[in-house]
Amino acid sequence: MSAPTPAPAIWHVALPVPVPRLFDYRPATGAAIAGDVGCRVRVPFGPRELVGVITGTGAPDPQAPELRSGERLDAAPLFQGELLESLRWLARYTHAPLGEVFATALPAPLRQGEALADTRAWGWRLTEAGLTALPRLRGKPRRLAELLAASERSEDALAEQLDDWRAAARALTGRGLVEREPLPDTRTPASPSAGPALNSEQQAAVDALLAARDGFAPVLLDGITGSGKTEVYLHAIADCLARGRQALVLVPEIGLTPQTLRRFRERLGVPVHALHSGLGDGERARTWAACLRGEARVIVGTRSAVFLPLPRAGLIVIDEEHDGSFKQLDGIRYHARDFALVRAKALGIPIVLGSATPSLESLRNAKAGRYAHLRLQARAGRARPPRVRVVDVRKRPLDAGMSPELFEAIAATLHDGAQALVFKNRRGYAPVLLCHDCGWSAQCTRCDAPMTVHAGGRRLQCHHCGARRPAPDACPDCGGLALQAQGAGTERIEEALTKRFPDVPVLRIDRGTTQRRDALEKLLHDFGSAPGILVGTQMLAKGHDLPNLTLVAVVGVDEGLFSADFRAPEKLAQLLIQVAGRAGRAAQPGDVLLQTHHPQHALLATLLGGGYRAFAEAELAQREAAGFPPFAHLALLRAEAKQLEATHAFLQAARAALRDAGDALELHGPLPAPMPRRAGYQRAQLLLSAPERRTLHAALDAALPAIHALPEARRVRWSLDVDPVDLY
DNA sequence: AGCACGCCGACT
DNA sequence: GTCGGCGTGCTC
Repeated sequence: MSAPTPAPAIWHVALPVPVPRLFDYRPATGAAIAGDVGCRVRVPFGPRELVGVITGTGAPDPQAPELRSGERLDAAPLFQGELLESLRWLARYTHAPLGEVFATALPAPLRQGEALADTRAWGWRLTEAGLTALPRLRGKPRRLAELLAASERSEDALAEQLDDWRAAARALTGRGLVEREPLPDTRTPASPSAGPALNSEQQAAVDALLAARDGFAPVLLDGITGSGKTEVYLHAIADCLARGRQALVLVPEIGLTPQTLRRFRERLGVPVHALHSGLGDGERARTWAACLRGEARVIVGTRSAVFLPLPRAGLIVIDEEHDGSFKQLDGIRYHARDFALVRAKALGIPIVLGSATPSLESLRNAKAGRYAHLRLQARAGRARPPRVRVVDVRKRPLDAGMSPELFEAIAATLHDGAQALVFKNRRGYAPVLLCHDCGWSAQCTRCDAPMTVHAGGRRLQCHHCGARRPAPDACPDCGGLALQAQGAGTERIEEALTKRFPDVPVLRIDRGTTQRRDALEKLLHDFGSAPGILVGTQMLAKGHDLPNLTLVAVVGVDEGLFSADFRAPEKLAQLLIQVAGRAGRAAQPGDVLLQTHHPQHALLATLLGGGYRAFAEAELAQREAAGFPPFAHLALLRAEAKQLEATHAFLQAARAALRDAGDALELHGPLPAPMPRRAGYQRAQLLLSAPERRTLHAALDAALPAIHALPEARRVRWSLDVDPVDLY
């Protein structure tokens, strides 16, 4: 005979601590009820206070000591239904503590226990006393009072009509002359404006999306640069809005430009919420709250927007789905694209993955029939694709890594009144400072990496830990004066081009010149469309229409051809296609020059002969033969410590625990990380590989409690990365 | 992760 | 004689 189940009296709480366990508390007031699940609580935890999330209720464990009590912060759950279940899934999948997953999903103010932000529209009106006092007022307060005397006004309207109105309003509020009050909800229906007519491929894609809108439907929208993927998104989103549903659009970090937002706003005719790292905490929290209340109808955001609550979800779009910035590299190492797929499935809605160069994972899923595969192969309203030419630079005299052919092509482009882009995926002046007498090179003292020469040769900088110091005048080893900057970064290329083409502007675009989000747009705007030369890194590979750009030259293709990383060929191919897509958007077709010492390389031959599709086929075959993703599933256990022995002892012990947990698992390591020393820490890693995803997760589930408990674990900083993108 | 407790070197 | 270094242990 079992005793009757006691009424739930306690909360199970997930806390943002790296302990894979829940903690129990009793409510300070009232009873613990099932409806509390998903609400935040403020609880004492050792000597401090934390904000956690209630994940369940239960009876107190008779074995446990007296429980401490916590205070519930929310009247209604922040996490419920689909989002709550999806986050539980993410915690299991990443093998991370649930409390840390919840914390990652919340904007900072909510994480710290602040109340859910107010999202009502507010207005101001003049009081009786204000009307009486109006003639005696002067300056800004007078102007504000006059505006309000005419009619009550919304804060948005005031912001347009009077600078600094808040200061005046505060002063008048203190004297009881004006009052703030919520405005009635005046949500207007969407008033979309028509875009360009769709071509038949676009129309077919839109039709397919609309036909699938009533359930989970993953769609790979595989469309070449300039084929008009965004138009397809916009039509699908407009349909979603017309049905009263919310649409979420995820874009890569550098894809969220003011132009993109403007285009969405104008075309959809509703407010579009942006969510990106440049926003303040308050704004992020307001967007989160607006999503939770179903008020935000279209959200365009980067990676972290995948955590927004979507109670009325209708569609998710992942633009540039192959982009590496969707994977978070620290903390909870989630992949926003993959998590979005999980959410779309749970929500029962379509999800569009768009790219001109789809990831091999997504292509494989499309080929296996798991995703619908829609293709856009025509450049919307455009002429021909660019002409691509491989320039063999073997034995050619190079200036800052550039060949005579490249300079000739630039000269011809400028002569035609057009612009050229020189692309080099390495910033700074030169990658290495070398002593020609003794072979010494400048190394970072805290990392196993050479320091990059910056500021025209006057400064050294480590791109891995940020260390900076002046470049020496003489070799520290032999005292010789034969120090030479080896190789060429964007700075040095800019210098050489300025010297050769003194009559046109040369603009360098990289992380060094564009710290702020809007800096890129301003620089490009000022650059205009007159003849000139752009020099840049990755940042210039996409976005930002450059209508007068007709020549793209890629310098340093070779660095990507021979990398140890198994994803390097994929990344290089995507980069070349994306960069080439920048040329020839104007009336005249563009030219692309690829400089290489390996003109016969299979990757280049395949890519040029058959395009990205052919490359992807060949590369997938290689991955299958080598047992790499998507034909195997990986996880990487990383560890770092001041002493190398500590990292090895930990990884060795972890390896033993994993070996006991599953013999279908392949274990490689402990291996030194590709950069074995970084910022003074010795780094090593253990690679786990399994042919089936479930094998990998079963082994991790079995072994992780033991790994957490290892005495060696306390002497290192360690982390687990499921589906790592970079194997370091 | 924090934060406290706890045992060994250079300072008022 | 104390202030403080970071090893190690715990958090309902």
